[in-house]
Amino acid sequence: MGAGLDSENIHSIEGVARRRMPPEERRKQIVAEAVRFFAEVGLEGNTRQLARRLGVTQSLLFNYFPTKHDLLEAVYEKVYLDRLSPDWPDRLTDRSVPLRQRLLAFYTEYSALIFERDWMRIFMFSGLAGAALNHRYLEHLGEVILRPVLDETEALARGGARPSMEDIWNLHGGIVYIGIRTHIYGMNGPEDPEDAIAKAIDKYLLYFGIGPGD
Amino acid sequence: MGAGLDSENIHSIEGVARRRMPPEERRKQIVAEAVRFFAEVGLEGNTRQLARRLGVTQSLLFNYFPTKHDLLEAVYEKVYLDRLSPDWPDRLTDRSVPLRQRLLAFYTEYSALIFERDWMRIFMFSGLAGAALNHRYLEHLGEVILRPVLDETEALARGGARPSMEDIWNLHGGIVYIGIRTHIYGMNGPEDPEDAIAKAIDKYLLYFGIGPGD
DNA sequence: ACCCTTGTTGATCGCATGATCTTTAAAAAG
DNA sequence: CTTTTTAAAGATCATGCGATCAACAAGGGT
Repeated sequence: MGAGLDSENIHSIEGVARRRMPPEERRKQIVAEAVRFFAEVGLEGNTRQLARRLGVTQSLLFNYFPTKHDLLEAVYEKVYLDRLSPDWPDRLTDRSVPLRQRLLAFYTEYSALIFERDWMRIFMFSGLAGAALNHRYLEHLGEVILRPVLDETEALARGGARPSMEDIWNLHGGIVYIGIRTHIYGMNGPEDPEDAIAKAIDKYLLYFGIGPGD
Repeated sequence: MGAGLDSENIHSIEGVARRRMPPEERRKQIVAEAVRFFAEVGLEGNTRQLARRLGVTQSLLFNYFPTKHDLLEAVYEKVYLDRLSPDWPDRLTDRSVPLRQRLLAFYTEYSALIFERDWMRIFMFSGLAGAALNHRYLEHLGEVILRPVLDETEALARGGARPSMEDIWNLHGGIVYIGIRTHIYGMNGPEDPEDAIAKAIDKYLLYFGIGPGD
């Protein structure tokens, strides 16, 4: 409105992190804040608002990222990368440990990583937007985690029920849905998530006749 | 770009549904297309594109809805309303029928309603946007469906495990996740969804020692 | 055949947004 | 202290968006 004084051009409210940072550092700072920002308002959040949060002018963002799309790519990368620990496949297939214990360990660690507002929301936003990374992540998850879980279950399953990939997705979905409920739908989660996860795993194992020590 | 000829002002490509419809009919037509449109591109889809799909000028939309927000409200209403059949609570608590059969009937019907691209995506978009309706829907679902399921399970549960609300959410989440996987993440769903649902229910019942005929 | 109601158009406004470019000044180099 | 480099600011452009409003014309009533 007024006489050429857009609020985003006024400097940061707090006296934090003024000017002339080393490029690498500034770049990281921008991406970090962008993750939080886009997780909150969606991928269509505007660059001026993001800049204001950083205490920086909007044009500076384009100094580090040629387009908004490039910034979003950096956000995806930061969010998706290293979310799947490379040693999980090995630990999930280590048959010296009971399967129940392996699953418990995995989902406890994994849920600690993904039951996080920023991750959960950006994953959903990018999924809805049809981001390729999203699809790739799930394919990867299927191959590296869920498929091994299926194999391990098959090796131990007793009785008539034979596990299929769909059973693993059901186990996985039931657990992940806890995060969706709380961070996407904004509902109250379970009082004890660990306990909820343990029960989900026990239900799964019981159905295939696998005991706690198997 | 050229000389004042915005493409959305050109009339419909197909010769369908030209002009001067009865207001009620037109309104319904707009809402119906808006559901499809916003489900596809997100709630921030623009009115010009929507109008073009309808073969109508953009300004006409504002003749039926004062603001875009009002149009979105109408979309929510159309999508959310009557999604929860009022006779489900009764049928779920009809103890002359085995619980397994009741759950199977419910989730078969319910999944037919919600495993639908438009619904699934708009629900997710509005959830991320923090829409009040979304929250209300889930509260309602909890009270009217999940709570009764908990009660019915409690009445039949044998053995040590006592069901809690979290168990019902786990059952529900595992099933709903099928729809999320397919329609939000764009993955391949189960070959036989009914079978997947049945197995999820059986896992649930087995855990609480409830047989197929109980 | 004429009029009158009103559904629909076409043009336009004000504003927000992504992006560009010149200018300023902080910090390093000499 | 002076010069040089370049991170950052400030101004601005082009476009796209929601929204408004006067003008037009389809269709029913008489």
